[in-house]
Amino acid sequence: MYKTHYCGDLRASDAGTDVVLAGWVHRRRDHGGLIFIDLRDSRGIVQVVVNPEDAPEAHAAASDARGEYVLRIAGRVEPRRQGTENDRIPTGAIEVRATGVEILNPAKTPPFYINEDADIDEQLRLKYRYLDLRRERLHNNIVMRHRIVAEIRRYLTDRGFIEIETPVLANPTPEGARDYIVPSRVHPGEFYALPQSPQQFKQLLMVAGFERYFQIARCYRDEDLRADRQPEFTQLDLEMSFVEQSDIWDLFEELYLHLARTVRPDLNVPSPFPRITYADAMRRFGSDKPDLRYGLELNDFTDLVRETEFAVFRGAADSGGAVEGICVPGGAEFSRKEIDALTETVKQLGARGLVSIAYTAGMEALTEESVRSPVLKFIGVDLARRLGERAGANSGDLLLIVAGAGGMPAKEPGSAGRVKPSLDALRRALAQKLDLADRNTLQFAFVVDAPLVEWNDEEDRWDAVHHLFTSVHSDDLHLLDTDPGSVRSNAYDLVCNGWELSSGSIRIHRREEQVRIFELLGIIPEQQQERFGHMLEAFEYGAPPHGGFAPGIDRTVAIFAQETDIREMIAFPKTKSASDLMTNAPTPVDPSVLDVLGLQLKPRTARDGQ
RNA sequence: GGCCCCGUGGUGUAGCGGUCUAACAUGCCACCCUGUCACGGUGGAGAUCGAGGGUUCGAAUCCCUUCGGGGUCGCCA
Repeated sequence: MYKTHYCGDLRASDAGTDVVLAGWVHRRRDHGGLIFIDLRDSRGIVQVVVNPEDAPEAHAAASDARGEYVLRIAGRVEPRRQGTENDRIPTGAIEVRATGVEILNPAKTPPFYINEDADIDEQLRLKYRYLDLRRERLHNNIVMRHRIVAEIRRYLTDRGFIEIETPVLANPTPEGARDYIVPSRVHPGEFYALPQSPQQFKQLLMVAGFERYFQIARCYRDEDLRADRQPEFTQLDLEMSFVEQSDIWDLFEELYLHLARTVRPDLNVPSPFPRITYADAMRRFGSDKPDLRYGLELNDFTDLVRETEFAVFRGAADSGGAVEGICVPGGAEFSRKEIDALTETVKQLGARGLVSIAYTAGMEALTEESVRSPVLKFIGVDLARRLGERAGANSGDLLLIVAGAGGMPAKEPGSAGRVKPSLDALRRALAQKLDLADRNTLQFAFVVDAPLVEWNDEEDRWDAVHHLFTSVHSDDLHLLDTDPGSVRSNAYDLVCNGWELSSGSIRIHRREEQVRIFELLGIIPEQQQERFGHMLEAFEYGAPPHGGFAPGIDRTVAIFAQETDIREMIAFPKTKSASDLMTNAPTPVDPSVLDVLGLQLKPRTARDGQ
């Protein structure tokens, strides 16, 4: 072994011990005579003192050392002199008096600082990811990730879950995200797809009788990326037989509370986790993953504005659209510029504009002089008062209202379908502006009773909201034929602080129910057989009732590490354009490789023309 | 695919039409320094401003294109 101890492990109790350490030069302080070296290894940092009088050769080597040089140092652990202790580091009570210093490997000056937490260009960080990972912040993140995954495995194993691997070379998913495709050499012209999730396999494991399965599974989706999305990501995939929704919620609430206690006991994690319906989440917050750390709830004003002469409001109400808004406590003081910025926020989400009404008196005493609004002359004091009353406004508050017209595609700018997303964005912008979200709180919640299907305008059909194996809420079975859009499913999410952490559902386990859903989704019998024949058949061999959940590991650890970007939790992440700046993946392959696979590339221009 | 932001010594920034023969901090190099811990002191090297084109007497600064990175909407069963 190169070393007898880890730098970061040494304590006052080790005083008097002879040690051999190996690590990197974190910092060097050369006093001409004495040289101090902060030596870093995977466990932490310790100060080494090299005195030319008691180790001239060691001193010479220490003189040559520079930042990030790899050193082996022999010496004795000694208590620091009175007054030179450093209580900012765990090893600060002691230091290592060097008797020998050996340079194991020199190092070029790194392209960025390893020893401080500065903001570095992402591009550079990704190119030299192995150096970025040396920095304390990422190092700690990766360690925390391990601790969480280890706890998950232990927790589930203790409860009788079995970890089972499923194939990475699988079949394409006909719906949902774009697949990553892998050509088959043995079957020219045929392809595997990398799994978007192990969905079908885990259900088949339930049919196989394991009852409690989990897996830390890599998943692949070829879609555009975000701060919380990578082309390959990890999920805790879990499935249980003979359970109801609340069994799964209870299991995961306990798991997440356990994780919080284990890795972040300092954070405030309110429990029990609220269970709110999808409909309530949308109505109150305009989002299916609301941040529940603050209020700023939405108010529906549509019924109040039918009589107004203000065309924007009335037009929206009359056309079956929506007029909704948020009351901002103390917001009456916002400047024109501030409101303009908020207007820009909602416009980017498809709102036509933002109507503001500032109140400088209570609703009971409201006059023309105590309402400030660009539209006051259209709506009048009376409507301003009724809107304020509905929203619970007080003197000094500001009402911000978005109107959207009905009768047009939901994703069209200015449509009623844009009102909720606009107000969701507005709500989050306001919370940030007013600093309403307590950084040290993790407010988890289950969002339940999600819709079964949603209408796809482009394809002119119903699409599954969760996935096509999701079972129907028993109260809504009668609506399946008449009003599919309002059918609830047994699907649920776990959300936290505005993040969607997990999705799951109770699955269909009977063939006839599955076929009925396939029919609703416009999958004809021939396709059912071709794509899902194995599932339908499996359901005929005694499939148990079952359901599951699949939290994103990257997002989960990001939440606990208080990072806003999952790239900070992944050792080797990809850029927004799904490339790896360190290894340069993806790359073209040699024509002979394509040849073996029976593939031929189209010229670039031909592909662009499609 | 749309919209938005960014790209200046190794790193982080400033400069936003002539005063830029590009500034500051830090890092780097050399010398001095025996108790520092973001050690200190003195001196020095180091970028033609992502790339290409254009406007102009003159461009890091304005315009266009392009590449790369990021944010966001669409998309993500």
